Amino acid sequence: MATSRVDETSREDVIPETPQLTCSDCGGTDVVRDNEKGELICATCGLVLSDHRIDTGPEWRAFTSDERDTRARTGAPSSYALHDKGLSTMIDWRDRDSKGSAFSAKQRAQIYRLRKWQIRTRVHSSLDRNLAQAMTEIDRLSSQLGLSAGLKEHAARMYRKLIAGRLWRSRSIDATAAAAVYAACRHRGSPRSIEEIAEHSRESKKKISAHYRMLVTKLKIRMPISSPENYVPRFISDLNLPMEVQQITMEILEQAKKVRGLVSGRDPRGLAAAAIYIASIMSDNRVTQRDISRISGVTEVTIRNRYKELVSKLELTMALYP
DNA sequence: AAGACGAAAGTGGTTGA
DNA sequence: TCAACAACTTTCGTCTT
Repeated sequence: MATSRVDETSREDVIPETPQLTCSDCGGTDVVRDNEKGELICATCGLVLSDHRIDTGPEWRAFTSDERDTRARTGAPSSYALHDKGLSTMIDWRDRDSKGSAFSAKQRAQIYRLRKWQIRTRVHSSLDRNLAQAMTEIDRLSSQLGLSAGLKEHAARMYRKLIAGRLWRSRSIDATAAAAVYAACRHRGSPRSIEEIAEHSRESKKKISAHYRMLVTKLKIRMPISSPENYVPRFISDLNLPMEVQQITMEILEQAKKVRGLVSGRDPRGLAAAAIYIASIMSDNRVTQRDISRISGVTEVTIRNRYKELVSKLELTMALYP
């Protein structure tokens, strides 16, 4: 058998290099990736270049070539997002042995029994059937929402924890999967609202939020309260506003947090939207309330109410920013 | 004519008796 | 379980740019 010698340098190709990217807005070449949120961000002006990135790299890191050699392996990575973590064995359906010759009748019968039991134990236990369906759903939601592999794994792990503890009988799999995705996003501070998730789910917003509340209590997770700041970069980018606006928006929100009753109990998206509206006027990059409303998913009326509140309570002057 | 404004009525979720 | 309640939405007429 002829073997071709593998050139040492070709190993470098195992880990693909990120192609050089330039910012479409300011032309800067310093583009950083936020794998957690699946976003590509220009370090110069802060423009989000792409928020639906797929992380194509391996899930481990290697710093030296030795390390890379020892960590290299074949097969797909083990993943919580597959119902069997991608680790179970398959018995081939062909009645042939490893050399390709046919089985005897006795062997065939034996293999048939093995196959039958393998299938029964692997996917056909009710728990695994449940997981298999849930993982497909989590996978589907994650890709439609453009979530990173890390977030998807996080959601998958939460789902497993629920099922493993038998804390979760006779509940909608789709709603629980959606709840796990929402919980993962919130836990990692990556901004997705329940509405956005419900849009891609078969279940209603109401059902998903009910399942989410159960999930949080059952798993005893402490959720960081979602803050308006988390939504700002995405909204700013969707509205094609410059970095300047984001800075002013953040300053406004910073101030707002100091005033009692201005932030708590309010829809964080409405607050983010209102602050962006004010900042857009102050920096002379005016956008309409309707546009912000469309991007943020809150109504113009709410944006108006929040922005009136912010202006009066913070004693902001709507004059152009110095 | 588009955008901003605000009143009024309706909706769904939370809270506390 | 039910009523009270706050936040938010929908709708619509009016004012401003």
